[in-house]
Amino acid sequence: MAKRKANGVERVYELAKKRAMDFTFAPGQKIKEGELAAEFGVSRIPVREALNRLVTEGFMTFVPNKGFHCREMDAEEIHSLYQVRAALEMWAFRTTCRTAGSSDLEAFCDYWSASGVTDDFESLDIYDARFHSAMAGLCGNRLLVRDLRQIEEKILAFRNLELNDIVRRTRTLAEHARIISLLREREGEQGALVLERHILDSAENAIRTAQQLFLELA
Amino acid sequence: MAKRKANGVERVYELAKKRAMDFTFAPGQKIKEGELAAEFGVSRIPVREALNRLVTEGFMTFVPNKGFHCREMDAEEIHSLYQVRAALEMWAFRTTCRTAGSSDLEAFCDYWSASGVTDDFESLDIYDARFHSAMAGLCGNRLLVRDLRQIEEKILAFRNLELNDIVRRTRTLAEHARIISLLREREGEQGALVLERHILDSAENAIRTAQQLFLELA
DNA sequence: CAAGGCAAAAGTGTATACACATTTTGCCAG
DNA sequence: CTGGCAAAATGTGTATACACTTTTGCCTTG
Repeated sequence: MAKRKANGVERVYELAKKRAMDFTFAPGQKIKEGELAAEFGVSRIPVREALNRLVTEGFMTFVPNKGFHCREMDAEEIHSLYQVRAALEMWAFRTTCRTAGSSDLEAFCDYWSASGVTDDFESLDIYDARFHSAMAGLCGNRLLVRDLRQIEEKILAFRNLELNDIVRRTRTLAEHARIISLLREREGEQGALVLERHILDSAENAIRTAQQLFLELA
Repeated sequence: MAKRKANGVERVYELAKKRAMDFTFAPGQKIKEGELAAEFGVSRIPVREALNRLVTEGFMTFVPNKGFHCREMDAEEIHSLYQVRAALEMWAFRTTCRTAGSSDLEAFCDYWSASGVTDDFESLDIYDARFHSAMAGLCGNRLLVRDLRQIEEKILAFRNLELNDIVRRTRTLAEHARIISLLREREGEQGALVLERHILDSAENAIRTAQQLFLELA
């Protein structure tokens, strides 16, 4: 009996992506098409399609005749991701300071000055991610925001534990406050530098978190 | 008669990518799997795989049950691409100024000061692209360089005519010279600003070229 | 003539089948 | 035991087949 139509690719894609994001697939692990297909109750074709998408998004690698493997992730790569993130957010910040409309800018600053972490957000992670994403969005470049989100997905696994202690928490909030005030005054250059330090600091934490995570997996 | 094995996906991928890059596929054009399959002498499976890769690289769009379409490309999108490029190159430049080893930096500056356009390069386009790519590479972040190359591929079609007149040509070379000298003196901030203007100026040209190109296609 | 609708045509979605490639297994010689 | 080779097992590569969806175009009806 042939299974009737369902959008299998999308389903497989989401599930496999989740596993790649949180390293339910261990780094470097071989992914067997047949296994996933059986598990998700589809044939290998949609599985391959889903995995292919994940390859070009950077979650998988693929070698002809050898198949798919989950991404490896070492300190250098995490560093690189955070650096690209910094580059994009810094440019966005500077550009926003130069060109954003006052009402948009004020609305952003007011909202993020007022809102506390615990008020509307599940965790400090999500709070932080939304803050950065929203701020980058002010520059009006959708492609840039999309690229940032893709980076975000790749480093998400290392952020979960990144902001959990009270010291880092208050420091993060203080830095956000400083960034907001520089944004309000349209201090593009100085704000960008603060932002860079803020991001690259969190890269260090992410690398520590990653090493801990991979230790657990081994 | 079933065709024997060959790495069809790769072949289809390269060919289709070329067509998407230079808009042999018109913007927005529907891509029929069957047609391409017949044309390339393979079945639809490798075609779909290739097209899927092109989707996540931004050359195609895909809607379930409706299929693949070549990317649209308007002025805003070209602008966005150049802005992201500027963001990445500026960060790379600043970082290189701060952290690059003197020997690497000197070697780069010497080489690119000395080499003329016509000497070793086919065209000013390629010269320009290589210059920017090599300079970005000095920062040591491979992911960033890879992202830049992907952007480069997307805007390549609009660069071909971008640098063809003598005025723009000499101006481009003069700007490169200025950037090199700022790099040599490790003037990160100022160099980044010159670089930004240099890139965003060429964005304007690219947009004009694109409009002309799309007019021809219509 | 326009609008709606129905059937045929064209196109996508995926299961299955089988050819080719790689990896594993297990046997034998040293 | 151990290294190496050949055969079996496992896995990838893609053609084909068919179910399902969208599009097309003709015909009907207001």
